[in-house]
Amino acid sequence: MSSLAIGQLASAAGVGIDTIRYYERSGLLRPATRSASGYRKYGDSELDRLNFIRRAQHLGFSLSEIGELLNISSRGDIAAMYQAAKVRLDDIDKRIAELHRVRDALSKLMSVCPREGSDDNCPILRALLNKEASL
Amino acid sequence: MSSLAIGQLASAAGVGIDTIRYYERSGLLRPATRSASGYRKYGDSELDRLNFIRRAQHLGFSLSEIGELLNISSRGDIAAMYQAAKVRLDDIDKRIAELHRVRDALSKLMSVCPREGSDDNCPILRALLNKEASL
DNA sequence: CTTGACTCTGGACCAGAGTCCAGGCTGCAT
DNA sequence: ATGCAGCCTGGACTCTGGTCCAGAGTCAAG
Repeated sequence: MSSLAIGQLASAAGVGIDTIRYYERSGLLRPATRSASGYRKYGDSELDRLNFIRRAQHLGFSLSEIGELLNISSRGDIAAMYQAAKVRLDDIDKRIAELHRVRDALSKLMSVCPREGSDDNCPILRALLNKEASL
Repeated sequence: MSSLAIGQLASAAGVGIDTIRYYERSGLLRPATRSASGYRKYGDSELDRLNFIRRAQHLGFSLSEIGELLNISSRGDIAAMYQAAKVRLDDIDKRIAELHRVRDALSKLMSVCPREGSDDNCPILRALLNKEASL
């Protein structure tokens, strides 16, 4: 049963010390047990929890969503887990669609840009200046 | 030659009054001319400028990039305009690719989730808990 | 002339996810 | 026993794009 100081936990999890304290403050990690002198002491379960948090962040969950996820996980509530994933997925799809919309608009403007000449010939500029532009 | 008060300009441009003052503070709009009593007075060029800003925002440019864009535009520098658009486009492409990566990972996990049963059967949970997970 | 809508200023505040700091203790090695 | 690395706390600060506020002055209609 390893006992880790905050700095050891931090480097094991690949996060900063301040990040761990921040997670504790914001309720993602339960208050650590303390040594006689007040130092935080951690075990492997906190490392697991930090890894959970890191992985969930990579999947695009916000910290408050991750708080929910951790509750769901501790209840073993698979239906709720699936539902949370679905909400996240739908949001990702929306963001992708929006980025595609923007990407296409920009790319269309660029494809007809002569890249030299007077500003009247630059469709990008025209689109930004012109009320009739199809943005 | 219409002369607009800040509230009129704001509603004409579809932004808030505070937004206009904020843009002035941050250098996107030049300090407005003032009436005898100190009220800001605007003409059509400021409306154009605000519209430019709004459209550029829709294309995903940040306000500081838009500041650059406005300079470029006033120089009529088409090559620079194209280059700025390209930088933006590349960034959008990166973000889309990253979102796709996340989307696919999440969607794959969901597709094999039984949506009921014990937590051992939930691939989403397993991926978050498991060191060997392919995230 | 009064009322209500508008505008002025400087500054505080919001979310999100941390990051950094000062001033003071602790723990370990030499 | 001394020095240095590590830890403690509370609070301030970062970035972006605004939003809101109080207290005071202004403008136009009735």
